[in-house]
Amino acid sequence: MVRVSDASPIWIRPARGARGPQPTHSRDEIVEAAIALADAEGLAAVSMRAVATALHTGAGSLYRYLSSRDDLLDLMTDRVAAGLRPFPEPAGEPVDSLIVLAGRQLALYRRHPWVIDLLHRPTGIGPEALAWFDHCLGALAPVPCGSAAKFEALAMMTGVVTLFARTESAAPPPAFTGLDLTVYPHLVAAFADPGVRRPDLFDRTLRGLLTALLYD
Amino acid sequence: MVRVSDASPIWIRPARGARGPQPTHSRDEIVEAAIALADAEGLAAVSMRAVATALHTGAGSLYRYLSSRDDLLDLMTDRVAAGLRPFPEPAGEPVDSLIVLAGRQLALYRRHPWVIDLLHRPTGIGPEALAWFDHCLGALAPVPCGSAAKFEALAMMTGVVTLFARTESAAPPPAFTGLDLTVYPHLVAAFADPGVRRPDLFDRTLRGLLTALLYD
DNA sequence: GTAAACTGCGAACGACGTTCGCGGTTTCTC
DNA sequence: GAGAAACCGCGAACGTCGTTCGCAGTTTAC
Repeated sequence: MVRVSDASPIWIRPARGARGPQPTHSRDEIVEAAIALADAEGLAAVSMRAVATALHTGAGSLYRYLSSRDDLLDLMTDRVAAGLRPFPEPAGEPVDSLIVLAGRQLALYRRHPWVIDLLHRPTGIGPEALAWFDHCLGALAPVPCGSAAKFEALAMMTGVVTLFARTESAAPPPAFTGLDLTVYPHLVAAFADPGVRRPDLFDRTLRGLLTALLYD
Repeated sequence: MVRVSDASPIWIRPARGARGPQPTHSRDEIVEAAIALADAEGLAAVSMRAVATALHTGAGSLYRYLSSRDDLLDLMTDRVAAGLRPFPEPAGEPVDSLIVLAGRQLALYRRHPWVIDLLHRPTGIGPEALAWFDHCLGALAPVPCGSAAKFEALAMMTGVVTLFARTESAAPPPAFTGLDLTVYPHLVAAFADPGVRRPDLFDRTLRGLLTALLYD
């Protein structure tokens, strides 16, 4: 019995061998079904059995195409990253270009909120994610700082984007009923004077961050 | 059969009723064992059965003290947040104070890396986390902006700290063996010229971020 | 003294990821 | 063309997980 083994990353592993009957399904079909499930009911609903049921087959059959559920999650992440295309062309100042790119990333996370929970895994940097990263590096070409600083800036940028996306998609925390709030004087004072919320938080945050990391 | 129900958050739920024999264990004891397990073997090792075994009992017995595993994770998070005490007293510029506070938070995440994976949950803002947040708000008292901006700045600060902590604790990604790297021209060019890495990345990132959010 | 509310315990349930062996199908090699 | 090798779908099964439940025993309230 030969199944899809995990000797090498899923990206460069052949989908099937040369002999045997033509497969009923395909990796793309499985990944598409899994993404539809995640979009509709969240990441927890993406179980091997659920994906298999959506494809009218059994859970064990999926292991003809994938070596593990982690592989499936990796493929989902990269497939969704393909939705970043077409890449916006850099125009104007590099920081402005990056803010546009970050906005596109944020829009993607809004469309597929479950991706946020897959980004912090060490695995799963696929070809599409690499292409996006490469494009962002291209937008940073005019900046005269070293490559290490650019890597750090892009990593921080992606992190901030996920922070914004998470804040948006997260449910509001439950009320503090039952807690003795007098122990938190600054907190109650702040709630008494909410102040006005600046609208362009995303832009200002990224501009401050990127300027500090690239030009200081 | 009356167990610990989930009608209200775990923080204000009484640990036990008035009648019945004296319990063998306690919430604190369970949380402590769970934290020790997470420190030693990671969050995945914190199963109800494993915690129960460490306490020489059965998994089902834990539900006399907790209503779910999520409750246990909430308690672990807040218990670890108590390690932020004693709070550093604000001194000098508010931004400088915040950077000191952020550094303390980073040190905590270094001691308990698994906490990072628990922070993005909507539940689990316990009294210790609230006290820390209140103290940070106090350090921001001299800043003349509105409370909403301060909330946003603190949320971003915590987010950036988790980004740094995650980057440190994450294993390096597997090599890109087998991928056609010529498709990523900027990436290979950047790897050819790594440049020099600035040492004070944490400070500069936070300073740029906080200044943009609080004073612009 | 009796009833109510609690205790620990262990078996059990359903869901999960994954493995395995089976019979059948396709392709390669001679 | 014959046979071996590799692959296919399928369904049962394994071990682990969080959680529920009933039972027997213990403590408290009235």
